[in-house]
Amino acid sequence: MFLSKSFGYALRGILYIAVMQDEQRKVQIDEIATKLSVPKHFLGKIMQQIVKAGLLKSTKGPYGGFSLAAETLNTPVIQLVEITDGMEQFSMCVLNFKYCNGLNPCPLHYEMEAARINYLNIFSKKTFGDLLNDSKSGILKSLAAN
Amino acid sequence: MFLSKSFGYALRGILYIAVMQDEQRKVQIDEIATKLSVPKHFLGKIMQQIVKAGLLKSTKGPYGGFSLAAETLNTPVIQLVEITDGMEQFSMCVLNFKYCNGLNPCPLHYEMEAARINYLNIFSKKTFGDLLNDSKSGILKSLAAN
DNA sequence: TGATTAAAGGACATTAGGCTCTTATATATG
DNA sequence: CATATATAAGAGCCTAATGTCCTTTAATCA
Repeated sequence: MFLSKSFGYALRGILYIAVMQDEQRKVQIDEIATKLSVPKHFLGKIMQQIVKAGLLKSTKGPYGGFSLAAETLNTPVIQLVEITDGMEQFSMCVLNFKYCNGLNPCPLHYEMEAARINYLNIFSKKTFGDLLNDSKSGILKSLAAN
Repeated sequence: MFLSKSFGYALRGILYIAVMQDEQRKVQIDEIATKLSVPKHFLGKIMQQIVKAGLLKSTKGPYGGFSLAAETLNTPVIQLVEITDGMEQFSMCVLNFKYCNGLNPCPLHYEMEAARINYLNIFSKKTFGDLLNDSKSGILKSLAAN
């Protein structure tokens, strides 16, 4: 696959928080992990990264937990790919050539470039908010399903 | 990355053989590994798989080595993807849902499906022969470059 | 202030892919 | 047949991703 498990867990986590949070309520890692059947401690680490990157806020102590940052719903999903997987994959050559580009292309260079741009576009245009709206009704069932 | 290192090594190896072999001459693993700067023993394992799958022929002993099977140049590259990486990646959900499909889609299902088909098409249409022709002149330099 | 709660962080276990090395085993040729 | 050559096959190592555990830090409330 071309995205890590971390990415999948993180996206599901973020969308779950988006659905469940309200003014008073923050969402705890325990709840997310249980509801989404995701390894709790591992998810915790990933959430930390995302907090550092600014897409989530977190507070400790009673009634603490995670919530979305103000702009997160308007943020393209590519930012999460960047956090969990990095952007290298979108420029790396399939054949593992260090120097593969338009001037010095590998035998699959142009084909792959097209496919990569295609993928990149998906993640650059879709925001977290879009994903929520697209699957309004069944979102919770969808996130939990596995 | 989208594809394993094994795939990259294997494709480069196959194309190298295509260029270097002739009626009498088979190409040895040692030569391929040296010229392409690829780990020799690891490449050996991958070549084995490819022989089993029928895209290459191998003979042991003096003047032995690898050569292309009769139909290999007319074979789409997807067959190599299948051998080295498997086809699962084309049906697996990005979010790691076991059951993600048109009826029960994850929030990225339709977008990813379109991109995957696009990607699949690249490898299903291009044959090894096409790749050779596309990069006629600089093919050897191209394969070695890394 | 002390007890409780939840995230942060360090340290370690597990697994899979990538890679190396050694020992068979098959073949051609003298 | 014996020997040299070259692939086949299998055991084992290394590293990075994944996953677990335990301690520390911070926030809240009694």
